[in-house]
Amino acid sequence: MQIEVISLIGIFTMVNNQIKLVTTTDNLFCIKVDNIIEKLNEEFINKNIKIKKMDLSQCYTFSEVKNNKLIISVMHLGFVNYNDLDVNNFKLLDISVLKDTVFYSKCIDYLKNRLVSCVTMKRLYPNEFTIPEIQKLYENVFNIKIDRRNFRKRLIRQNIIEDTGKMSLYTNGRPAKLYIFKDVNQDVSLF
Amino acid sequence: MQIEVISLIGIFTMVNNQIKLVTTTDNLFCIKVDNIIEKLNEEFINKNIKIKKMDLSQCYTFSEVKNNKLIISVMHLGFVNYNDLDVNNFKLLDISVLKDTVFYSKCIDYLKNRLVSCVTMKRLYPNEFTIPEIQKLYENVFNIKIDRRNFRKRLIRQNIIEDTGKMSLYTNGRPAKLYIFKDVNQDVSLF
DNA sequence: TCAAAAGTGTTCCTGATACACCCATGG
DNA sequence: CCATGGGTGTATCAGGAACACTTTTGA
Repeated sequence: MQIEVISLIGIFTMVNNQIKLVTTTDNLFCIKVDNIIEKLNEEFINKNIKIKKMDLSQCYTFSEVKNNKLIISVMHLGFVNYNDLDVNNFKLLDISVLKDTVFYSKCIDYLKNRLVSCVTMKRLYPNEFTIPEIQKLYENVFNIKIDRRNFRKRLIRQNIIEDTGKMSLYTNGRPAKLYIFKDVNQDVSLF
Repeated sequence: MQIEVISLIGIFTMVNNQIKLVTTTDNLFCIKVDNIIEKLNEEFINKNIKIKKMDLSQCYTFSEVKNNKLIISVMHLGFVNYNDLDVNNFKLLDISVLKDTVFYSKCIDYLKNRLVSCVTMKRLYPNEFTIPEIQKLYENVFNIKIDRRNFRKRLIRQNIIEDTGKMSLYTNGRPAKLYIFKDVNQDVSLF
């Protein structure tokens, strides 16, 4: 049977507290593999996404037979900051576009694992954010309800966010304090 | 460049509280891939290891160029109970034989993750065991010291082991109680 | 009778959970 | 002035860590 190896790259970003898939088609990026996969991926990122500090994590390798051809797909996923992205070049799609693919559950696992990492979060929120913002993000991704006061306490106790003294604007109720993520050496789980 | 896809299978077992790699060579099992990988793996297990209930976990996919050929290796790992194994057919090697390979660190991660799962442990210890045995296993794998009394308390609190009323024989000091793992529906982390 | 290894119980402390209450904004 | 959402503080409880003491064996 003829074999084809493909590298799949999924890149996620955050816009308005919504996780989006960065793509040009309606799916992950696909690269025909004819060399070391990590090398091809790096070249692809440099050429098409033009972003430094893009660390991809290998998530899963799928194999399927299609048209009498064996297709091996190695999937890598990563995060970018929205502001580093040349938005005109890409579509930003809801992850639900992957819902009917075999990739979906692995992507969700990846998001759940990575969104609690303070390194990832600092990349997604390089500037000011409010604690309720982060809380809502987690409530969406994990599909749970979290107590506002306990969430705040836990986040602050980790000692990785810093009060800027500023307040959020244009809110419904009371404005929220604006925080920024500190620079950290080691990764800390926020949740 | 010519491409070759290989399925690597690593099978671990426990003999005398020592984790061993089950193999016929001095390395993981290697299968040339010409079909769906999961299917090939299952066939291989049925034919060569002859063990039911062998669930392999996909751990990593390596790519390398060798003799001007691109080699993609998809690694799956799993556990078997020593008594289910026809020992004459296999070598049982220390994991350190993999120390100089790229597979090693992924194998160690796998062991660390799986040895705290009560489902895995019930497979490795289907019969009687003592709590100090399990403790020593963990101390070796994680390379840490654990307080005997706290370890016991935690293990018992999980409610997944059962006192058999029997005692261990031929010990140095005081004999240890013999326990068995209960049948459990959901997986519980023992540590 | 002593060393070695197991088993039992206690204390202390941190972190998770569940709340009641107050504050700042827009309408 | 009130609804909405954000911020502060307190009480309670479970689980982890540290540790003193006792028990059972073999030598």
